[in-house]
Amino acid sequence: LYSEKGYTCTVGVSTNKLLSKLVGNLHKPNSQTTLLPPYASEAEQPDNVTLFVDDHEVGKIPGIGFKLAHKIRAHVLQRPADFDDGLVYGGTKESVLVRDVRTFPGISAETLEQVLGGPGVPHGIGAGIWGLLNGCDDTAISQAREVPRQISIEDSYIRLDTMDEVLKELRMLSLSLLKRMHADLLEDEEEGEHDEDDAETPDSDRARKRWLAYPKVVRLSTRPRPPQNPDGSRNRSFARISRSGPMPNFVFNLKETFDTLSKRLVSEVLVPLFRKLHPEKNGWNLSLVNVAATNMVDAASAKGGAGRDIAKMFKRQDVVLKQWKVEDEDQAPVIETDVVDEQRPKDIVDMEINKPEKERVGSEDFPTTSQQTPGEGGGWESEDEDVLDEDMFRCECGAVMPVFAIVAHGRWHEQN
DNA sequence: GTGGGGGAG
DNA sequence: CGTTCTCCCCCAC
Repeated sequence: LYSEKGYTCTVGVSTNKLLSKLVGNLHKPNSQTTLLPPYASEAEQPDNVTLFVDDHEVGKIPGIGFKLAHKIRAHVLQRPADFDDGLVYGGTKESVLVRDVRTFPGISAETLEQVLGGPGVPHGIGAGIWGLLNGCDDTAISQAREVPRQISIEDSYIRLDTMDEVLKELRMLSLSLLKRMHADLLEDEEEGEHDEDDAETPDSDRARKRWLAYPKVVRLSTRPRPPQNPDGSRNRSFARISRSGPMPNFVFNLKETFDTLSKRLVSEVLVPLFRKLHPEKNGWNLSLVNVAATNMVDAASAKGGAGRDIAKMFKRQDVVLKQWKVEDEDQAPVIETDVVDEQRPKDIVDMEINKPEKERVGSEDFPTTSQQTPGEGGGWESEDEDVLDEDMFRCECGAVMPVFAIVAHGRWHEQN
């Protein structure tokens, strides 16, 4: 990576995702660390997995976030939930280590299920957490998706309490969202991807762009500012509320300007959703507003797929749809680390040293297209001669339909 | 499908 | 180290 791209990287090597990630926190920013055997206890000898995991604060274990860590600490410190959520964010905690939890009297997958379980909590969370505390993790490592499940834009506010300002912000957010959709969901059409029998298609109609996926739903979320305490202090609340509705087809129109589209999205969809969210004409005070494009219908990887044939059935804007199956892959397995722990005993981990020529610390996130070209707009429009009714598509067979009927329509063709 | 909770980076 | 902006999965209904 460094010689070819100029990036340093840190790697953790172990027997599962949890352990690899934890051990990868060591020796940043340019080394590889391996958790050495023994992995299991033989006789009286403790295993390196336990030795290694035991020293971590519970909240540092991936999968144990703020809430779960809080419950676990409260259980181990028997009774009093420490004063860690007092003034500011995470606040001070009494540092409960994995060891303290793992060796706590009566602790088990079952007791953890009791302590952590409840309405809304994933079934079997006790067993899952117990596994993590013991260095066990059987979660799969899978390929990253080609398109995200959702795209959202949000902004936070010191104070947002007039409809005027809300409208202005909604327009901003919508504009950004539309640009993101174009940047991340629109792909350049490759010339080589056309078949010969596509020759009758005029060059001008060979779309330069095609959608990789269509979000079916648009969601508006807000975070109302928590009410004042009697003593004037402020409760930290991250609670969001949201309303969602169908994504209008016009947002996929490649010939309208972002400005036109975003204003339409605001007035026709977002404002109604906002009124649903906040029926009161006034009184709300929002600290955050989020607009999201979700429920992605994947149209990607049409190259070489069964969707190729269907693609040619649609004239307008070269919309290419994937076969009638919605992919449901797991999330990206990319292991990145954010915490630099103290050095571990040398007999537990083994380090290969790559001295960095230049010290380089920081995010190594893979940039998305939109991040590479922030705020870029224009040039995406495609010329298109025959326009049906605004939001409709027409199949070769003559049928006219909205965007999301295309998949079902294609299926019908396949069966007939 | 919708709305909310919890978590990661 | 805390905050902000995203994005993900799961659950109840």
